[in-house]
Amino acid sequence: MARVAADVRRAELVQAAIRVATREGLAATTTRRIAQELGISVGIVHYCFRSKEELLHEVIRVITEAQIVAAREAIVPGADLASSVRNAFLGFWQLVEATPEAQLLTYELTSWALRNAETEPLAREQRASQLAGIVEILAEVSSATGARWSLPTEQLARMTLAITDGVTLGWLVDRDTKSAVQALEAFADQLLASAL
Amino acid sequence: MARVAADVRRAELVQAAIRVATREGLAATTTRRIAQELGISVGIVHYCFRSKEELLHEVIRVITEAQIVAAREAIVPGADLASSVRNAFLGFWQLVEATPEAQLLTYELTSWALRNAETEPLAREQRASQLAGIVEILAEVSSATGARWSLPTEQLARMTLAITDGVTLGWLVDRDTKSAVQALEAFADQLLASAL
DNA sequence: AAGAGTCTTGGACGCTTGACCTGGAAGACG
DNA sequence: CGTCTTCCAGGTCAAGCGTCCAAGACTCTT
Repeated sequence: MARVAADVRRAELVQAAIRVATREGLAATTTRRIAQELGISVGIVHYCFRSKEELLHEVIRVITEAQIVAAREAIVPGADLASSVRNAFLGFWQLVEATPEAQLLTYELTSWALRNAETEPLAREQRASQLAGIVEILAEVSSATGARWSLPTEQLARMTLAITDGVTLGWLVDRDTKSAVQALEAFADQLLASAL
Repeated sequence: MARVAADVRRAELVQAAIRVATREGLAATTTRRIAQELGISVGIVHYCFRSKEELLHEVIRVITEAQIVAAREAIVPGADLASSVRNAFLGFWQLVEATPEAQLLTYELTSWALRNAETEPLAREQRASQLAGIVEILAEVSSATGARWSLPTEQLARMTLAITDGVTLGWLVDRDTKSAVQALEAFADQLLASAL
């Protein structure tokens, strides 16, 4: 196999782990399976990471960061309030529909992280940055359209995240796209009603 | 050990599995751990169930049924619309706060069920009965107070389930009770606004 | 009392898992 | 050119997993 610097290998292993976990589930994501995904030997996993757990920590960090970037890029300047909010929800929804297994993976990772005390902060951190991203979007929408929110953006962000998480989770189970979009639009309307 | 009829043992094993999975997570719920919980030998698990998977199927069914029963009992007759809706949300929230690990378990079970094709219908079925329970509650609230919903109850039920799931999931991570209740109340108000 | 049927035990099975280790190859550097 | 760090392959290890089985113990019927 090609000789690769350790920190590059680390990144490769993280991406391989994400691919495997997305495709086959977190439970099936073993060190051997990850190594096989890269066509390298299992030993490298423990050469680059102290443990499998450390690798999964890194997986959560990388996914969280990717989500923040995606959220920032979703902000489209120069539209009125209603369009901005609707576009934000629709843009989010396109991501969900395009990568359902990836969404499921984030729930699996969250569940896993919540189950032992030392990884719990990672889940907390991920949620915090999700909320921060939404707050930022809400602020940009507000400043771009000149409108103001009647509730604190932190609270609106929590509500928005609850909605997107809840709708996504439900859709992952019943795959009823029409109803999911309908629900998102209804929530978007209610969100708009809380703008002054 | 006490000699117990096979169908009684089945029920005991299901309850033991639920206790272990609630307390220690689905990944830690092994056949040995379940048997240990009852103080019996491992062989009994496969005397009563064809496989561990069949046991987990039963676990999902039992939990789903318990949730429906709990939802029906949450309906308190003889109150006005606003109180009914608020009480429903608050009643739900008390359950979440009292049994956080149990809520986490349902997410773990859903993730697990979604990951292979043959158990997927179980997740679907669970969601369907959750929705049916909420539809029923909405209908009873409506008939008890004489008010009507401006949207189809199926759609309102989906939105309600999305909200409760999303808020719960978020609270499991950050444990910010005040914000969670605040969000639920805001959603309850919006729900009330869609009543005629 | 004897037998049949039902439940239980404890261990064994084959397999997978995360972790680790040793020996050697590839490249950097003097 | 030789040395020395960095990276890789393959195998080994103990632990734990789901599953299965033979044999015993209990209970009920006859």
